[in-house]
Amino acid sequence: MPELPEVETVLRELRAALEGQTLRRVIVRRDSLRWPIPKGFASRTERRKAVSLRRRGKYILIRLDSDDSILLHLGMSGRIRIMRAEAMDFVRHEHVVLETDGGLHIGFVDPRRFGALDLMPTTDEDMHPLLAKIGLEPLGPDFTTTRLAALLRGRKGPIKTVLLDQRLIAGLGNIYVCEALFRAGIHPEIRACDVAADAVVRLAAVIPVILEDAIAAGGSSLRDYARTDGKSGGFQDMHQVYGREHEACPDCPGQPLCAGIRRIVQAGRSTFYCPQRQHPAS
DNA sequence: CCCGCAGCCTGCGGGC
DNA sequence: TGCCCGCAGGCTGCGG
Repeated sequence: MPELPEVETVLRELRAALEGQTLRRVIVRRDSLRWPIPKGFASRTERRKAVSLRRRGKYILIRLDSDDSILLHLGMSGRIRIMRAEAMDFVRHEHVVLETDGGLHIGFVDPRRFGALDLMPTTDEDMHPLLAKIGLEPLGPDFTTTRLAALLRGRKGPIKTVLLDQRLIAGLGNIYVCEALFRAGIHPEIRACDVAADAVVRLAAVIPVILEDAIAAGGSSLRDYARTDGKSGGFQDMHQVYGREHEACPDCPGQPLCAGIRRIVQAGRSTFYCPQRQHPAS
């Protein structure tokens, strides 16, 4: 899905459109995504004002001036589409639409329907079952080498799959884990507990930098993800290994020993890496 | 507790 | 051209 940088990009655009606005109309066109959308979603949100918006991992929270907050997750293929409301056109798979007093149409489009939309009391946002167990924010002040090292300690699973575990770190997905391991020079199949101390230092440094760079580029558009105006993000052009099987590694150009970028499957997902730069012994 | 895997959905591109 | 297969950025729930 949209990973942290894509969700953050959507959050910022959504905030510009929605913060301080009253929802003059809410249309639920399909009442079930990954889970059912709560009964009365429209009536509980209509005529409410969106007070503030924030992100937690890959989730977006919209706080209303009632005691409710909207929880939004884009799943694999979800996107937000913002336009002037006058046109009143819907696209395929546009399941929910929020219309603001300012005259904007904010649609949630999700072909695969792995996304989620829920409503909960604002006072216990972080107790929501989907949020309660998620881990460290990689762009937060607590994301340090020490904390990362503590998370990896004792974990026997491959570093690739451990970094994807949202209960440990919130927001990384397949693309950014591959890219971070490449930049840190860590082999994806090394057990998390075996990653050398200096490699953990590099990893802790590189993760926030990649995420910030990706946010600055508006995220990575591969197939479904788009910004709220329908335009693509720009970070896919900066991917060094993701989706680049058989290409030369950008880090070892012309080196005869570099066999190019490899694709392997770990826990059912593709991993891309350079066997030369990401050597198990480093 | 930890791990791996199937399943949830639709759409797309490649191979035949 | 059409069909079938594999693949896709996530997450949960099950089994071992």
